[in-house]
Amino acid sequence: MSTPPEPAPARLRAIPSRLLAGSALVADRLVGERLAAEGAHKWHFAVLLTLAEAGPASQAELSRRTGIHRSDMVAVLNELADTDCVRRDPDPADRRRNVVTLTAVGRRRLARLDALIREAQDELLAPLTPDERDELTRLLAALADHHGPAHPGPDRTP
Amino acid sequence: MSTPPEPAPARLRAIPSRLLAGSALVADRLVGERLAAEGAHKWHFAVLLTLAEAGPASQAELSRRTGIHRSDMVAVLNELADTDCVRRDPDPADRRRNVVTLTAVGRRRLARLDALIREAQDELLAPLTPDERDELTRLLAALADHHGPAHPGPDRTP
DNA sequence: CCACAAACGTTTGCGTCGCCAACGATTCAC
DNA sequence: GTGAATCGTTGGCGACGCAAACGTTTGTGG
Repeated sequence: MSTPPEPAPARLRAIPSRLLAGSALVADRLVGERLAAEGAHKWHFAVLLTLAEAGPASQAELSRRTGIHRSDMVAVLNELADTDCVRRDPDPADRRRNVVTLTAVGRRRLARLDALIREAQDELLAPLTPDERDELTRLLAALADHHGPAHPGPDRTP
Repeated sequence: MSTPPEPAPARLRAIPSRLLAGSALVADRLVGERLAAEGAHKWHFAVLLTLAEAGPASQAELSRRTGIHRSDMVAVLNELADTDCVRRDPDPADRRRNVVTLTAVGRRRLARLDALIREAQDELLAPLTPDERDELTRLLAALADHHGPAHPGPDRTP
């Protein structure tokens, strides 16, 4: 027996940055597992939801709205386009851009992924009351707001 | 102008797992930058604090208490030992183990890193009132508690 | 009108992070 | 005493977020 597996020191367990990292890890796991069961990914959901809520957009716009990096967006859209969830047409008004449009298939897929995401959030927040869940969301949103988009624009300082 | 850079959709910004991921990223950045200025690392601080609070321990014990993986702990202790922050002696009572002990140098280093960590938490939580900070910490701790150690033991299911 | 700067999509590659698998050495349990 | 388990260590993997660069296309100032 020698030493009963002492838990982590109290100080360490009260450090917000550490709590955030740990919780984020758990959260991403819960979300990841569920979406993986549908062959999907965090990013797919974010893109689909953004398209559904804010309408068609260029890849760069999607990148800014979702916080997904330009270079990662390519693969995400490839997969979404390959499964007919999304159409990617050259923008006639600006031939640098692609206009990404949500399809009917994509809308159905979004519905399914949305259900999974809600499940995951529910399991994540299981130990909290509804009020506490709202409060946590509010506080986290305040942090995210204050510290600007975690993902600064691609060209913010020329 | 065409399109004023529309922000992220509301739904997306209200998803806890996403908020957690974003905040954790910001938090780790704030901590990382400060500690890097001292040539230190997240993990160094966690180990030093754990040693200071719970006394000498084997590497495996430190691993469990800090949540740092066994295999990563090696490098951390190498660096802490190379800078005389820590002594690593073979345990005479169990020659598999190393007994890791905090030195006076280590205690001084911990004091410095601790100050930096507090600064980082302060900047992270800047937009929150003291009460809100406590509440956030409490809620996150509840999550971390409920979902067990984010890092299950090395041999939990033989 | 024309050079020059900027934005776009894409590819390639990097650094960090958490983790697993395996190994030799040692200890524990039956 | 034999087999299981633990320890420290090495090497490597996959996910994530990001930077750099390139060719293409658009805009902007002289």
